[in-house]
Amino acid sequence: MSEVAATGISVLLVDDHPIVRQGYRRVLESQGDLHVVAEADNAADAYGAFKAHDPDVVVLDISMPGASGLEAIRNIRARSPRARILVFTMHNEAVLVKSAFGAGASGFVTKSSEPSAVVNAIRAVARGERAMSDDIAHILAEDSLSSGSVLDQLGEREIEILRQFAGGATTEEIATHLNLSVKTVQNYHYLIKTKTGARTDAQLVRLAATCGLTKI
Amino acid sequence: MSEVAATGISVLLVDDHPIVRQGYRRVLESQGDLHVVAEADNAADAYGAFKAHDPDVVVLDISMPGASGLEAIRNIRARSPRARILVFTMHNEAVLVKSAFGAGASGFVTKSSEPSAVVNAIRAVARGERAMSDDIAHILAEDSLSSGSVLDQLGEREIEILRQFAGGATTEEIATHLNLSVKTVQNYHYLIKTKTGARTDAQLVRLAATCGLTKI
DNA sequence: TGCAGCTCGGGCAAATTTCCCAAGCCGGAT
DNA sequence: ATCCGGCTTGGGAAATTTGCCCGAGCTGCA
Repeated sequence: MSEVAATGISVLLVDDHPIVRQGYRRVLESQGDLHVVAEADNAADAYGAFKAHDPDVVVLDISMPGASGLEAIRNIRARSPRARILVFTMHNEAVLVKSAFGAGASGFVTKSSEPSAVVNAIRAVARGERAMSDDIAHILAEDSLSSGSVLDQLGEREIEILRQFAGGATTEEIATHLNLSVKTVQNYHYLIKTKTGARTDAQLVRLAATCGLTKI
Repeated sequence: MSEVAATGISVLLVDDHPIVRQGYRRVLESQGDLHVVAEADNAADAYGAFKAHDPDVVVLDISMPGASGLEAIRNIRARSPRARILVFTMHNEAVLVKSAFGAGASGFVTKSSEPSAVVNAIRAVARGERAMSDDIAHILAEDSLSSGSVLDQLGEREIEILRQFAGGATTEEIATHLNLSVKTVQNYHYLIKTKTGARTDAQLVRLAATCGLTKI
């Protein structure tokens, strides 16, 4: 089955770019103990491939910040809790990293990492350990220093505006509700984004949701 | 306790504006059978007030589209399933109305309704019936005609773009992922909003979430 | 007293959104 | 066969919003 300790570590590659998969495959295969037993080019197929090949480690690229990558992780973990998933992506937002681990990932490595860091991470998660690249560690460390919850970075006004915004209110509506100028609300909006590190309004909304600021 | 059928209907008023509460109170009290036994000026205090006075009907103004009003409803209903809650607000989005009923509200009346419609709604929910003002009924009717799930209105591409957007991806990122021009994605974005009736990106995100398109 | 942080808003260039429109494609209806 | 309608893809132009930078008033704290 997957007790391939003697023969090495079997890997499922999930990435939407064939070229990238080729690169991965080459790097991994050159290690001797790592064997790419399957590939998938989208998150949706990931579980099928996983079930079919039962790899020791899934190396997954969530190219998009939010959804389907995380979904794939949850998908796999929900039905095969012993699955080890290493996320390998170019994104490095603390929120995303936490989400990934929260979804059940065992490791998180950025694309800017050394190949050696990647293969070590694969070996680590195969051993059941948690792994992450140095830059990710720094991001998380930085993040944990400055925040209990992300909300702690925000003032009252900011929180109120975030709540209303995430609740679906227009900038103008918020300005009216709070008796502020539209400009001020816009500035808060921007401030909140920079403070929380959200690059997108959508990320802001899910941030508010995960912090319990709004229910969905 | 709350078996006040002989003495009329006891009401808890929840609204953040004292003036508005005064107005409500005056209107309700003038009816003879309606008695305002308590008030709360925020969603958070609503449950405390409810528990303390056990009113027949809670009249609740969720001034903000999304969150804390719905939370209050769930809060009350979760611990006192026999509670009757009448939402009274200026918002009239179909999504919001459904959410309110989904959260456990018994009625939904807009601020533009006649006072008589409001008091009738209160009596109706007190009898255990469902109640809503005419405009709300129209909105919901309109909405139900055109939609099974909101997603049925959307094509594949639209759904995919909505998913990625709600997941936190930038317009440009989506364009890259799907190999489309930024312009096209922008147009889809706009189209999706008009089709779903979402006025705000945030509403779009929570729409995607409630439809199971994205997890949060 | 003085610094630091929150709140509030102006300014302005750059980017995005909002609508409206056009064209190709395809499937179903006539 | 043809036409209609809907999906997909994008251009164009006006209207808004964003991204940053700045200043001012206020409060609390050292």
